[in-house]
Formats: sequence, structure tokens, C-alpha cells
Amino acid sequence: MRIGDVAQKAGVSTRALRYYEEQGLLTSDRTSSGQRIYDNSAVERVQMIQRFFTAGLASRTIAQLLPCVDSGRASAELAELLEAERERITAAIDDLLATRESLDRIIDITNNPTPEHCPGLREPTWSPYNPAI
Amino acid sequence: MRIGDVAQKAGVSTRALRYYEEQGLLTSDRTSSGQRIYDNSAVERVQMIQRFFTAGLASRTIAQLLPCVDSGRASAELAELLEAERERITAAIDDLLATRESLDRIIDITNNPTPEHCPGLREPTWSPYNPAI
DNA sequence: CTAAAACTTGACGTTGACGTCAAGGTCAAG
DNA sequence: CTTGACCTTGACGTCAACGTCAAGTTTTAG
Repeated sequence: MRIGDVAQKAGVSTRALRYYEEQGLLTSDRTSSGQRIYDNSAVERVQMIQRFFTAGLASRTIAQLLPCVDSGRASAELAELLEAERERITAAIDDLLATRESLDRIIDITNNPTPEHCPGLREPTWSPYNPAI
Repeated sequence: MRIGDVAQKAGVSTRALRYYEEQGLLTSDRTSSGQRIYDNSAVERVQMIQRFFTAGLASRTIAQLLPCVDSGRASAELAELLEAERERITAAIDDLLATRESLDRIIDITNNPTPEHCPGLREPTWSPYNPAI
């Protein structure tokens, strides 16, 4: 497979694939003329990379993670990283759930514009999540 | 309260507060010399803004949302926006849940490095069918 | 063979939410 | 009065994940 095929099958741009390679997330064989050649597993790998990106992992983090996925082994340091990312994701989920509830309250109020809804509107039902951790 | 107090109480930078004002998310009174003056409700409002940012809403979207929060009323257009953002957040939550499960599997495998874990490592748990591995 | 499509590297552009410096004005304390 | 903490606007810097254009090479289709 060439880069365009992988891009189409994985639903990303060719630019993204070259970027992944540049970041050490994806490897490719080359033809004698220099064109990238991938096997079928590349599509799955790209989709996995995409999921990690969507989950808010940085490319450097993913680069650390992938060898662990491949080998099934993690150093103590890497295990810490995994746990830290897990907690970050959990916090992000909690934050999104809280925000969705806020939105639901707003939606409910705007659908049923009765005065008694108003006072509690700004009650902070959640605690902020710190992305810097 | 001056800007530094609000920043500290809300846990953000003064730069962020000026940015929020620039984006129409936050208002302030001014002293005769031009310094910003806030009342206590500003802290809560900033925290609400922060939550929306953390949930991935853009400043323009928040700017559209806040009047609706304040008034408890939404135009049909705005109601659509609310619903769209709700769906976006739900999708983000689902994605994070799936990614967390992937991470959990990796963590489990690295904690119990037994060979029988390995084959399924790349199985996409969220995918409808299982391609040839 | 030729034209179009697809590929290559390189480099600059984009976007958003601020960080950060510059060059000052303001204000309470001693 | 003066020092130092805090404030102002303005403007440029940052970072990440690509988008996009350029200019040339390779592959494919007819």
C-alpha cells in the first residue's frame, strides 16, 4: 500500500501520516525511488494513534506509549506514565460529564422557561480539572 | 475586587481575565483611573468559563452561550447550538471512555506479562467487527 | 509516449488560549 | 516622597497538529 491508500482507509490526510512518521509514531518501508510502502497493519496503527490524539495525548506521549503497546512490556517509568494518563483521562471524563450536566440544565431551562429554575443556574456542581497535570 | 484578586480566587492568570474580557465573556467596571473592578460573582463566572473551555468549547461558542445562561432563554438557533455542543461532548466522553479502556488493557498486560494477553492487544474494542489479525 | 495522478521533501501558514516582555500609570505603606 | 507591588494597553511569542503551496520525481492509464 502507498500513503494515499492508507490515508483513505484510516480516514486521515497524507500530511498527517508523514507527520506521524516524523514524530516517530509510524514507520514505513520505501521503494527504491523513495516512496513509502505500508502493510495492512498500518491502518489499524494509524487508527490507534488517532484515538490517542483524540483522547488528548501529545505526540511525545504516544511515542512513548506505542513501544509498550507493541511489546506488552513497560518500564516502571512507563507504567507511571500510563497511570498518569489514565488519571488525566478520568479527570477529563468527569469534567465533561459535569459540563454536560450543566448544559442539560441550561437546555432544560430554555425548554421550560419557568422562573423557579433560575436561582440554581450558577451553582458549581463540579470542580475544575487542571490540564497542566 | 481588582483583577489580581479575581485571578487568584478563580485560579487563573490576569492575562486570561483580560483575554476573557476581550472575547466578550467577562465584563468589568473601571475606576476613574482605568483599573478593572469586579464583584464576587465574577469568580464564579470565571470558573464557569473555565469549565466550558476545559470541555472544549471555543470562546465564540461560550460568548453565545453565556447570555443564554444569564437570561434562561434561548432562541431556536441557540437551542440548536446547545444541542450540538451536547452531542459533541457526549461523543468526546465516549471516545475518552474507549481510550481509557485501551489504556486499561495495556496497563493490565504490562502488570501481568503473560503471553496469552498479547494476541488481543491491538483488537479495536470499539470497532463493530474483527478484521484478520 | 504522454498526460494525469500520486508521490517526494521543504518550508511557511493557521488556530486558540493564552505567556511574556515593554513601557509606562496607580496606589497603600513607611 | 519614594519604593515596590499592582495595574494599564500593545504587541509579539508559543505550541501542536496539521494545512497548504512549491517544485520537482515517480507511477499509472490510455
